[in-house]
Amino acid sequence: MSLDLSSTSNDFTGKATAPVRARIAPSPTGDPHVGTAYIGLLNYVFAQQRGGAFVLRIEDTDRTRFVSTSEQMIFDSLRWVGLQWNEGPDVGGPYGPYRQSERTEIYREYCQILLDNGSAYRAFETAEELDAERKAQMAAKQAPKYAGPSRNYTPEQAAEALAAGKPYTIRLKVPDGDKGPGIASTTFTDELRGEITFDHNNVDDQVLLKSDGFPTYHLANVVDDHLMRITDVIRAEEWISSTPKHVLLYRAFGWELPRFWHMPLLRNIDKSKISKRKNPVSLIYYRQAGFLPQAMLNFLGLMGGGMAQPTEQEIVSQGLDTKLADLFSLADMFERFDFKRISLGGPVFDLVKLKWLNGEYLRRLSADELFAALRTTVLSDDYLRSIVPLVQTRMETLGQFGDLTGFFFADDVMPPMDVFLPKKRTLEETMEFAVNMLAALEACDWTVEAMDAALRGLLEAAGWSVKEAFMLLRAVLTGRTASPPLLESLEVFGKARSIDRLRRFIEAQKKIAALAGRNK
RNA sequence: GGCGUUAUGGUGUAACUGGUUAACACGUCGCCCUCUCAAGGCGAAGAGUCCGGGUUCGAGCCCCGGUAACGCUACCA
Repeated sequence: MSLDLSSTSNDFTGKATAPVRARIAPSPTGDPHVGTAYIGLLNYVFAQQRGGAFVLRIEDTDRTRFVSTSEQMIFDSLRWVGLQWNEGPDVGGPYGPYRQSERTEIYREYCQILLDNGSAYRAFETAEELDAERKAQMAAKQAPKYAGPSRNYTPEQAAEALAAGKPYTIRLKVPDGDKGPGIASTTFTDELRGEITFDHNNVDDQVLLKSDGFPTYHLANVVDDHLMRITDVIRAEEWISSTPKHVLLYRAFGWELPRFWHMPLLRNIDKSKISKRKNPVSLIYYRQAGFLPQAMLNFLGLMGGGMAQPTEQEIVSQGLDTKLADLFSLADMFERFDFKRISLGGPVFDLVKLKWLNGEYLRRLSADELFAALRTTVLSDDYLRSIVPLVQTRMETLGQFGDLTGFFFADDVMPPMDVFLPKKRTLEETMEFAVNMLAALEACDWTVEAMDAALRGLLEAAGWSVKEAFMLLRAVLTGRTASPPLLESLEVFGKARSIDRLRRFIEAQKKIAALAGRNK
């Protein structure tokens, strides 16, 4: 792949006049995340409002977390909520490839520039050495920070280590924090917060190129954003702390900075960053559980504000229904969403309001449309067809189909204690096992074989019988002691919803236990 | 621990460049409708704007100092 390196410093005509280009850059490490949809929506709206382009880039540089089925799920889920990208791996575009694993040559070449101009250096410390150093620093109550000898190697020393074939990473050489104004700190502008400054003493020498030859997020992201002419980086707040590293990189390359917009982080009910431990975060889940994409989109649009509410005057003078202020479409967002109005407190992703919204949209459907929606989701031919073989030998009349398969169509089942609690187990033991089961299944491929292996491994380690373990899981999934084959049912019901059901069971039991504790 | 960000009812948001009893939606509760449950209609409770100072005739909005929550602190993104 050939690069025109000569044009890198002044081909960027300036952000004031450059056409707006925004992007979403998910990593294919698992199920598509609501946070990705949220940031994606914001980028999409931003670009659309300014007549710009919206780019989808796949950041698959972490080979250890890579999940092969993830990328397609991301495409499908993002399209499902209604996002459309102008450029991306699946639709092409003038600045491709849009998959970072296909751009490794590019990163290596740009890394060489950094090496040549002294902005980066080769670091020969092993992962074990770094680990030990970090632990020592933590034990000594110091901020863990890279301080390996490689940073100060003479050219001869570096050449020697290189010649000896020692594996290395390439690190960013952050200017020394004590060397006076101008290089002691980095200041950048966050479009929503104003200027933010980081002292270089608090900015670590970030690894740019890993020893496996793949770039880290920081390098790949900056190089790609520049090469893809991204003008506005709209991303989650968690990236604020690493923005100085990115700014340093832009400067080292002599590139113009994009604008940075850091969006508030979606939160669990307890205000922590939204996570699958405490909330369904997979878009697959919401689709399978029967949320409408326009409701999801509307709900995400509500997070963090941005949509101007009608003023009291408008409500009175135009006789507006105030409830309608919360209901809006993508087109409405293009028209009225104002990025400067975004409120910076992390919004709680509240399922209750999402459900209300979804209900509003459901009620606005005609009976035919509702029927059609049902037939493409919870009552689709595919779904029904996959359920049928599980109950064929168990039916005497077709009318019994509903009795045998009800749990497949229920939003929630909650087994009473006499159903889920094994006779020889205490409640504590049982709940501990359930928690372990949840973890095992979360980490498991969703096939009968994989689940069987995971479950059997778990129950052996815990000293549970196959019968006890499967009966507990059956109770949680179906609410009963008799059911179609368990693992096959799990497979058909889907990972996202099965996991959610298990999680809800555990949460509910915790609440009950807490309540009982309080009444004692 | 260090650094950074944020802070309005239980939740999401309003409140023009400081100006009367802090508004809307969700949720909760009550009433009406009704064979039930929803939906729908009507109504109520719920914050004095994280805390403490300051400026001002007047502060949720400005200033100073705290506190708390969250994020980052990886050869993950």
